Amino acid sequence: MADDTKNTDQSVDFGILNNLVGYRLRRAQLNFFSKFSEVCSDLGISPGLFAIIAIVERNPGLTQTAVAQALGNDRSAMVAAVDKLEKMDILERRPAVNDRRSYALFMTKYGKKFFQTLSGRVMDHEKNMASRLESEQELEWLLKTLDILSQ
Amino acid sequence: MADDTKNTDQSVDFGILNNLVGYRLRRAQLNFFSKFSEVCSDLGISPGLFAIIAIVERNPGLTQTAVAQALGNDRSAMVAAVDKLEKMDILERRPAVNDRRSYALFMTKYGKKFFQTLSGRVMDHEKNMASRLESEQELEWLLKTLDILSQ
DNA sequence: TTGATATTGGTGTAATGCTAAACTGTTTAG
DNA sequence: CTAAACAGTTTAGCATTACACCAATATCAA
Repeated sequence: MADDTKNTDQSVDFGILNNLVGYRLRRAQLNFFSKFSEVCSDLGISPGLFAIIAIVERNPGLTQTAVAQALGNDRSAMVAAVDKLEKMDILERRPAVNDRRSYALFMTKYGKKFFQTLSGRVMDHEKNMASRLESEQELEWLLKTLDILSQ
Repeated sequence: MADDTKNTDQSVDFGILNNLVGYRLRRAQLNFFSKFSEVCSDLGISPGLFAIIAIVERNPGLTQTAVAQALGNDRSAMVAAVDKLEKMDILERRPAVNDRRSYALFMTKYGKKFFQTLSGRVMDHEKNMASRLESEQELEWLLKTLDILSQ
């Protein structure tokens, strides 16, 4: 086997791929990403930007670097992201009180309201996906398992 | 709340993010990706290239477009990938027997041996990650759940 | 047969995300 | 005071993705 001359393409054998957690993770994540875009693209928010907003909303006053470390991003990638969010009037940079090198990030008044709309949509999307699972326990188990695989 | 002046960054509150399947999927997938790179970077194989090889190995004779469709890639992305794999003497393009537009993809003799080495490393990596789970059943359940979330 | 249409491999391009290096200004340690 | 470390920024390179486009070929209806 593995030396035929033709394949009618009716059904493709994924072989080893089907049993790889890494491959299935990628497929699932791509699906979440595209669904997220459908839900939030008109708001101009990508998953990466949403994560930044969510962190700042819960942790006002963090520096750019602190947010980057929390999310596992590179510091330099924060610049364009925060620039964009500042132009959208969602976040604002304020000079850090005791360190003139750094900025502290805060939500604007509009940003706080915007986050309510945004997180509402994201939660709807999450609940929609989670409804495919069989129980609340299964969801908890999935979250825990994904966390274990993230380290 | 949400209006402090300073954050000591001792511990960041991830808020809603911690309960989002989408976010945890992304973290887990990034971790798998980086571990995969550690294991296979010296062979010059990325996860995307590995998927192509795995498909061709199990389905010799598929056209480029068929492989792209199976993996959910864009056709145009296949060109550079197959070019690279042909230069590495892993795959080869042969003219399709009944369609002069298309090429059929086959493993080379060296490619078959290369795939054994490659898939061995990938399986080691997979087993290492899967060992964090509590049972074989849990792995099966995870694969099934990720598949459900991919559609 | 002819002619319209679809498909395949391929090219070019733009947008994105991720990394790494280097630079300025600032803080900290010795 | 000096040297090292750090924050933000810019720039570059790289891979991935998406889209429009082309030439050659295939398909199908008239």
